Amino acid sequence: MQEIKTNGVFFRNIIFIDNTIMKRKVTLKQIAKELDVSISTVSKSLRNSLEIGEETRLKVQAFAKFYNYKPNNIALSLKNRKTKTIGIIIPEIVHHFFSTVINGIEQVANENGYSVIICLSDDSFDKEVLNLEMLANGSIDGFIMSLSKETQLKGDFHHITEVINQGMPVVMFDRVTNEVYCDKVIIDDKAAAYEAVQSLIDKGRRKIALVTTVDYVSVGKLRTDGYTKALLDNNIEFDENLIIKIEDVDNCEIIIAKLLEDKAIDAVFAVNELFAVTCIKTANKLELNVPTDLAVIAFTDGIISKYSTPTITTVSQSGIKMGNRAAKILINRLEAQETDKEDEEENYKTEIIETHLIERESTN
Amino acid sequence: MQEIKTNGVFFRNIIFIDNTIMKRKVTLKQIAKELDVSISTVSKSLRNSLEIGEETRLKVQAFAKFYNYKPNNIALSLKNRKTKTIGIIIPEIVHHFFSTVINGIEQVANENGYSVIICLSDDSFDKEVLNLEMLANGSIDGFIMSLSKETQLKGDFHHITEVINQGMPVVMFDRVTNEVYCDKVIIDDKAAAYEAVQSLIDKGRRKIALVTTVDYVSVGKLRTDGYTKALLDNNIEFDENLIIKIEDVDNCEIIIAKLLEDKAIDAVFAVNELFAVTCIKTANKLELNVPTDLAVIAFTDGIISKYSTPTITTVSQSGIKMGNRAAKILINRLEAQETDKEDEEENYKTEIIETHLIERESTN
DNA sequence: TTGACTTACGAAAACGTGATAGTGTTGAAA
DNA sequence: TTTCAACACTATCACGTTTTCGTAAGTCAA
Repeated sequence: MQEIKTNGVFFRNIIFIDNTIMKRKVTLKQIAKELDVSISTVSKSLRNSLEIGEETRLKVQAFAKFYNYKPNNIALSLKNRKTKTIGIIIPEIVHHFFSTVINGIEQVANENGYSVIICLSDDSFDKEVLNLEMLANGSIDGFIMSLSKETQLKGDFHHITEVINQGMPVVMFDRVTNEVYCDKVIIDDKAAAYEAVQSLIDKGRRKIALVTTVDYVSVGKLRTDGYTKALLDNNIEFDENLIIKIEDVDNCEIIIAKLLEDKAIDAVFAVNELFAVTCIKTANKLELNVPTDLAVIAFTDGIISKYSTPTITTVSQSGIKMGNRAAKILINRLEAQETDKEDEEENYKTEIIETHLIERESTN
Repeated sequence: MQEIKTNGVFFRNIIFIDNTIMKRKVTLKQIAKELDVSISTVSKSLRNSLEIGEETRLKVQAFAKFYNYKPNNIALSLKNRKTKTIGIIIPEIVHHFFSTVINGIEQVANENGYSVIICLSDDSFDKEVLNLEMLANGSIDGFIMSLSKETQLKGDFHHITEVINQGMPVVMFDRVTNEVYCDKVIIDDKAAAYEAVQSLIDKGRRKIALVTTVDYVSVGKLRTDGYTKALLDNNIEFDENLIIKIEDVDNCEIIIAKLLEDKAIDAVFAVNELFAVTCIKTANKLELNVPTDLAVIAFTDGIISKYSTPTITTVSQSGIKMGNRAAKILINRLEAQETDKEDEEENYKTEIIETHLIERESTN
């Protein structure tokens, strides 16, 4: 402990270690004690209150600046009963689409003075519940989330309705459910799939396969619906055998090879990039040329499509925009809560983000 | 407002809206008031204290369970002066490597009851400082971070040393600096680059180009060193013109095309996947076969390498492991702080994560 | 001189929790 | 009858803020 003199004020409480000044976090109370004034005076001085005389005010401010005083967020959160933090729960983060959504959320959150706290469900129901409960106990002001596969399979959403009933706003995106009343941000999966398949048909393709996920993933189902409708609207016979549902990405190659060999198809609509790129690789092995012999369109525009050979035509699904919108909706609701008090007029909305086809080399 | 009876206790304060029970968050105080006991009694009952008689204890527990009481995290954080939250600051999230690191951190954090709060610096110095300051004010117990490009260029690390001096542990990973004393987790970039280049030489390649980033990114420099050393150790003349430094990923194609056309090289060592895949695409356009005419190795094993055509040989840089280690180191330090009190023996360590070469189609 | 008003500050409450230190009642040992 | 412990609670404080209310001293007009 030593004393150093600055601006005519004596500061104790500075610790020197290895010749570097080590300033411990300082609180209002410590400043008050050091300057021999009350805590209120310090607080008011720092907020430039007119109640405090100029001399005292400047003295306090100088001291606070020297010690680099910053109000403690936790104390503020407790007092204000809001944390200025948004909770995000997503199935996984090592996934281009979800990363972009986070990016989009973070942008808007930051602009509005919010932080984001991220939890991963690993597509597990239990982890989703756990994370939700953990964050719901005061850590955050509201949720932005996308359902885990297991939750969608189970159809159990009580954990979500519970936090909503406690008055915590929730915005769901992409993987949503009709069984929960809250704001949602999605793309029109069915229409987007329709458009993609229609574009294949327009290019003269007739035998179009669908490579999709298992049914319980909400978006998978909708995309299948769009595919089916496009075929029917164009009087193309719908062949159940041209739809293959893949559960495990890692060994889908065999199933896809079988499809390409047996069915003499001339186009593939894949519900994600990985399926699409696997189709292309498999086609190459079978000496089928993409796009000449086989046209390929993928859902979700990520880096794989952009850097694959050939590059892949995709349905853009702007994660950034989704994130932006979701964050905006949530923050609006949070600010509304503040002013309107009890007048929570709910009227939840479901916002649909535009998609469009990005034509690349895998279709001609 | 209505009353419902459960287990012989009357509960007021339940709001019915649309036939769904809406239970507002309940606090110890509210429970105490409702059951006409003191707050202490409620608190102790819920923690199964022997001080409280069985009848009261069970009554309180039943009530708390019905209302789904959970202690408020913020209040606990304030009281315990620790948040059980780790702050992560990274340059960007839409980047496979960083996503995997987050994943790794999250795993370990979760196992130990910690949450993670993520901020993105967007490779901007100012945003990095802002995020750091925001989180340092009590929101988190410690940092895990990777430096932004701008920070590395500027060489200004005062914001980091400042939080460290305030007693907050910081663990840096991947993009680190010698100028800050703290724990670090890195890979041996130089050795890994050396190994990669050596493997090219072993395969008979002699004219090996290096496609790298600008120098101020720490890892870029180290990888260049490894490249140079491998050449020298094998008595291969070092040609400055075979090193190209790319600042902007988006229009690197022209520069790379120039390299391939002019220099008659037979191998490329690229410091990231994007550069590597661009080399391959450019080579294809110039009717050079990969790997026959041109062998390609990339640093950082991500999805592009795995799904590119041909697939790309890479230096694995396990983000998961890095995240795991970083989190473990940080948590250990946090727990140590708790027990040892003032005996902070610092002795910071720099941990090096193993890398190895993943051989794929782009080399033969 | 007195009442009103200003100036410049301090005390205390509140946010929700948990720990420490009481407090009053009962029953039993001395 | 006194003393003392056990029991079953309650009061209070602390964490760090902000804010409301209170108040003493000084100024000014009537």
